Amino acid sequence: MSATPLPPPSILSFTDMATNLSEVHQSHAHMIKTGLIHSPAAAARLLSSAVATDELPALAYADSLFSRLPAPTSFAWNSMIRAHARAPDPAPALQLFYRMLHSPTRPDKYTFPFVLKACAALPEAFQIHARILKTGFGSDIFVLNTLLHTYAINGLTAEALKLFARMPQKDVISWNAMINAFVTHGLVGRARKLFDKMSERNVETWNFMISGYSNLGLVDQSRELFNLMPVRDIVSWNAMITGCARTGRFDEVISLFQEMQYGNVWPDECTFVNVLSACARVGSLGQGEWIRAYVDKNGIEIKGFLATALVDMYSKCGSIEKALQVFNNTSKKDVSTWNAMIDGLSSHGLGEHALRLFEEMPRNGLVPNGVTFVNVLSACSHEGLLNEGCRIFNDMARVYGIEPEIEHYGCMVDLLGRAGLLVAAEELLRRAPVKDAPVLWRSLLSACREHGDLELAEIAAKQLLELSPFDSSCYIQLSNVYALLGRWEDARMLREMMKVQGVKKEPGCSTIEVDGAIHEFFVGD
DNA sequence: TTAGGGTTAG
Repeated sequence: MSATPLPPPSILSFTDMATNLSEVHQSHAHMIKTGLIHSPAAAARLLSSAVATDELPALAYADSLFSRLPAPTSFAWNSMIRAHARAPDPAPALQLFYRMLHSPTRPDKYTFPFVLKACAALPEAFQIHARILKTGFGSDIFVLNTLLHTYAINGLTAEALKLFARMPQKDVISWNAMINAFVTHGLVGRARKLFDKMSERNVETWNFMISGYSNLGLVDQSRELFNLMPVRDIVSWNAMITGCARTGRFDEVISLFQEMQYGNVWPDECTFVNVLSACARVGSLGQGEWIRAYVDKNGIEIKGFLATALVDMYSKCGSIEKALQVFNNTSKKDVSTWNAMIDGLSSHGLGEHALRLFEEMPRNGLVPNGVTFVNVLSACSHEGLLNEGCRIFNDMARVYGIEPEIEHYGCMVDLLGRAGLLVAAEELLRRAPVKDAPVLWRSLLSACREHGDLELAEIAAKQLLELSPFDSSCYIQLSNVYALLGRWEDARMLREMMKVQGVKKEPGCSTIEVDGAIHEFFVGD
């Protein structure tokens, strides 16, 4: 190689500042023209700018640049390993690492965290662990923390604990990784013991504990820590809000959301999605519209999860027109957004429209999934679209490669049952992948009653009672069948059995928004 | 150049 020309600072700083591949290409062209490309340092900077763009084509480009480096420095190797570790397919990162081991360049302390990130499976992580010890990085806190994290997320709590105990020095990140290891496997009590022992905690420490409790539905415990923590960030609020949303504490979701407005934490997409989902569940159109206004005012793009949550909120709060408006005005929609819209139309009695939307999916580059078919089949069932429903059900596996699951069979039993095709419904039920699913028998039973086939109704009701002996509705259903058959003695006996078993009827419950306040009411109120 | 947290639709 010729003597390296003195790099003009302007082009190198332009290279460093490149934010997209086309700017990197410009630098490359300039370097070729000036001969700068022959400087290994300049080429390495080009390479690192390319991978920093995080664009997939940039990765291929960086690969080709890298292959032409005569003697890559450890920095160049590290950049390539990191870039591949972050890509959808991280396997080449490991191959690069093993090539590096056979090259004249030694791995350094930066190499291992990148390599560990690329370990999809545990055997690989164990090999890297051995290599870390062999190459003398077994006491680097960055390397060990990454290793700890790798074990933690792969469920190797015992390995993680062993490593944690042996670490020559630990920082708050090490403790957090250990807490995370326990929490992700539901061992929140053990996590709490560590948490209580910590002399220094940061906001992530608290967040790990809060989401750990929330994920187990222990929202009171999350709330206790949430109230105690000195500083809350957006993740803390979201973990708390998500926990409440998942356990049905919707009014608490909304008050948390209002509370966070007073702090200096700005809601993000995750917050909106969870609050909108709570609005949908309680039918709080007012609060939902408030979020919509907030999103519009702040120029937040409506796409993906947010679009789906808005469509769902408007549908469930009764405003199908606004749901359609969001749907039609959103350019970036994914299959979930379509599913939410199809479901909304179907539950508003617009099954034909729902079906048309389903048929438009392929033309819009979307592949229906299992949920899509639940929604579409249930639309057919509500509208009594027998032929369409049967055709779509048969196409699921044949055309779309999706094996029908219990939910799909449920829709079909419903569809056939409503059409009075009780024998076909029972036949289908017996072909379902999950035997003895109460939902299916319940569907069949109500169809039998509707069409007066009391003989089959008795079979279904008895089956149901056998499957869920503690469900009050099963006793009532069977006793109703006996009443219809005039078998009063059998009906009375069933009510008696219910008493003996201690089965009680739960009152139905719903909520409604009146003047911005959420009210709960029960059947019979 | 290096490690860690939260989300939708049936």
